[in-house]
Amino acid sequence: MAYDHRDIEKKAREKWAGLDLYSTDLRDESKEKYYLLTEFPYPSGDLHIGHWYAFAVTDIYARMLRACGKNVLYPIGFDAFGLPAENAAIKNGIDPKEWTYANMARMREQLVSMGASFDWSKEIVTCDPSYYQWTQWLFTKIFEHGLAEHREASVKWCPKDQTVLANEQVQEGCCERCGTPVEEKRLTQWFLKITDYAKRLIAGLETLPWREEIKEAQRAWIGESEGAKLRFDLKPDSQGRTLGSIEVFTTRPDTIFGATYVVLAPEHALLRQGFAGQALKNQKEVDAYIKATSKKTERERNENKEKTGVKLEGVTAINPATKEEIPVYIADYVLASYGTGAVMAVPAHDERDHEFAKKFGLPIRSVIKPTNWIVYTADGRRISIDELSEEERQNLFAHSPSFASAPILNPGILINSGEFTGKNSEEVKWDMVKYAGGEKTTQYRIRDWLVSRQRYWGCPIPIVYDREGKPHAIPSEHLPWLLPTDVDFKPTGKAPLASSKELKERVTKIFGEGWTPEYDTLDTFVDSSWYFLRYLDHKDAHDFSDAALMKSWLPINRYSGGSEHTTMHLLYARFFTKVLYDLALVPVDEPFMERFNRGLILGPDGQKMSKSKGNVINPDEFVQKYGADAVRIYLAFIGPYNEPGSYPWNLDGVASMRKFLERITRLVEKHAVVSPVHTVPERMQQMIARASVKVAQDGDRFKFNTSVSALMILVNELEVSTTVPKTVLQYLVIMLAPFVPHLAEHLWEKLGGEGSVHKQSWPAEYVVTAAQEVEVVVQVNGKRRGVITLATNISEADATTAARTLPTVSVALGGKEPNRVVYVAGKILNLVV
RNA sequence: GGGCGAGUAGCCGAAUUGGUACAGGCGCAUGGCUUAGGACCAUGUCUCGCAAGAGGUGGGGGUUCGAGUCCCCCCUCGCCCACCA
Repeated sequence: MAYDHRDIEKKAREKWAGLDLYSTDLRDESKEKYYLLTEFPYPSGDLHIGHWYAFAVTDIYARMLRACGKNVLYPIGFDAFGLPAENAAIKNGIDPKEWTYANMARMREQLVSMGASFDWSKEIVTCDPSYYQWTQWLFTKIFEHGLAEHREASVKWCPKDQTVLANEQVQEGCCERCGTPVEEKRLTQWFLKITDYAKRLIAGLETLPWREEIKEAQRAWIGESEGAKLRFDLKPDSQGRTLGSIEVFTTRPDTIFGATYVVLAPEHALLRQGFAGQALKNQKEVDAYIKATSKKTERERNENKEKTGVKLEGVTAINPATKEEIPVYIADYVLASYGTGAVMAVPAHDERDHEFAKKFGLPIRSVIKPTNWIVYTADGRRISIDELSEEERQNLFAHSPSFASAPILNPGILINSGEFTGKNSEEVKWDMVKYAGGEKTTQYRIRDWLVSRQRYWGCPIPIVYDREGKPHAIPSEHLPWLLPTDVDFKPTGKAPLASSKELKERVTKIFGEGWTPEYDTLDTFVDSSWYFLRYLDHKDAHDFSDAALMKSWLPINRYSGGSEHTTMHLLYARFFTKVLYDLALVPVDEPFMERFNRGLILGPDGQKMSKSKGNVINPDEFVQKYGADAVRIYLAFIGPYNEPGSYPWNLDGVASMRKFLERITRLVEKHAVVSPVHTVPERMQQMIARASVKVAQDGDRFKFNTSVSALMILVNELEVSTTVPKTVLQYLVIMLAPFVPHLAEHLWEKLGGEGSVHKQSWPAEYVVTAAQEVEVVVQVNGKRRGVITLATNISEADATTAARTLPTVSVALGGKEPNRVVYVAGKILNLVV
């Protein structure tokens, strides 16, 4: 064994513990600041390979930045509230707090053992009252500014976890945590009004140099649609009493003349209010449909796309454009939570409406004629549909099933549309809105952020209710509003805090008889929406952070994390920052300058790791056998870290890195003793200079795979040299240090280096000098015909003359004169004949 | 169904702006050193060809002196969203 990694890694960590290498002085103005953030972990217990990938590789960059002279803030903490602790409590009878703190203790040790250079002096823990006091304080500020609302709405409910979920936490109709199909419930809950910020959340993306796919995913999630609100009045009943009106949202107001019925979501408010206090003629049938819908899970509602619905007998709407009386339906294909919860149905120009109309035998009226449609006539000619006569067109529609059965979705020329007939639908769209008495609006797909959770292990919502049930923010002098401990955790569908006697007594004592507490806790995503602000001033008991430090350290330079947070945490954190910016609490309105989503480590079989597939890699095995350093550098080498790709774990990968490290150790041992310090030959200066630039540049791009490759090339080059000066070896070790911090420390000592290798500067003594001569590829007509070595400053004419002396070139030219020469200095010379 | 991204050797992957396609590694092969080695060292490793050379980045077309890179069509895979009016 060339080196004993257990001994080396242990000794290195002991050495660092005595040196306090990574406590960042936030007020040091002498160096350029760099705030490098990596998503803080949930204390689940053990570090799996994903944790290693997240923390070890980002750590490499933190170390590189320090070596390059930056004042680096690289903090860590724990996102410590959450369901697993509570589930463990229910299952094993352990206190969630104990469970969480025990896990954190274990994970701290593991994080240290991977050689991560976190600044532990600034650690935050979201379940600690000193932290959640400020989560609560910020919530009260948001509440006071009207951006937190307590209101009744249809919400997603997970029957297994017995709690509501945010829209973002529902995936394919199932609970993001446990996979149980979610249900819809009508509940009064707390919402943060993220929809008020939808426009700015989209606009803000423009200013960020993020990967386009991340921005696009956020834009799609926010889902901006421009359209109109139109009012369909209901026809008064036989006694002349008004029945009100139905407001719809549409992106296609140009099709208003084709609206032949109106559809309400089964949860629509009108159905609860009733129609002038009168029962519908088929009230029973309608009620049964509403009830059946409410029983369905979201998944059931989506899976069966066969259209269902019921006509509201006795209610008639009036199309505001045609003034026609049209029927009103309820159907579950219309969602209560989008737009106004009602649509005008235009079966001729919308697929869903078309399907529904066919099933219920409703009139389908075309109001748009497509333009520039290329069709094939019976005799095989290709012509535009515009060139057909009306008769031919009708004939085509009658005989072509696709024309007859499919709605026309594109805009075109209006037909059957009163005074708008013959006009271009896109051009007169907004005039038609005016004509129909509607107004232009923008609708967003994103829903307000539901933050109430009927669970125990979370931040208590800092709200109390007065005798009338009106919510009030808990004044700051009573914060932190402590999570009670006399609580029954068992999920019953009611918030566990409701079982706390202490909490009720606390409220009575402070606010008076008749006042009641809020029993729900906050979604843990609220805790993590501002944690990066707290690192700057993690102990402050008087403020959530430090204004001066926020000014000098924000925005965060680079944020590294997982792509699963693109439309959750990342969106929430941006929203929070914008709100706090508006409240003049933070100095920036975008928190993260750069964002990098790392990829996924797959099992050796190329499949996603899972216990059931038996392809789970346990990092500890590899750490024990080959050392933390070998695992670190393998993870750096496995693939580019700047794109969310997925990389299969190569079972020989860590071993091969270990071999590389052993070769380095032998190289250092061989030359450290025999070669005294002497001048570094030009050739080696160039080797070091090239590696230094390449490793650092690729590190900046989060392409550690090619950084490692550059180090391998350097080692390969040095291995074949008979003598290697100590200076060169020291530079090599300094460049290795971010990747293999323990071994580098050991080798640094072997080389007689002073202090710690992690205090050394990145090699910058040598610069890559421009070569005097360079190899240029010679092409004839774009085909490679040879290579010549030319002075870098040679003229095109001289280069051409030189190239033509090559036999292969003169053969290829065949005696002809080139009529064009393309010369890219230092790269290529192309003779075109 | 919609959106986004990606397809380069047996495998992971290199190739800043269009400029020598396959760097680095894994695996494999041959040889050396060894009692032995799953250790170490050396050499080789896209295809055809003795060679000169020719072909080659999912398939087909195009732009260009020159295309992995840009444009159009198609195929496959991955991720996200999914009755959003």
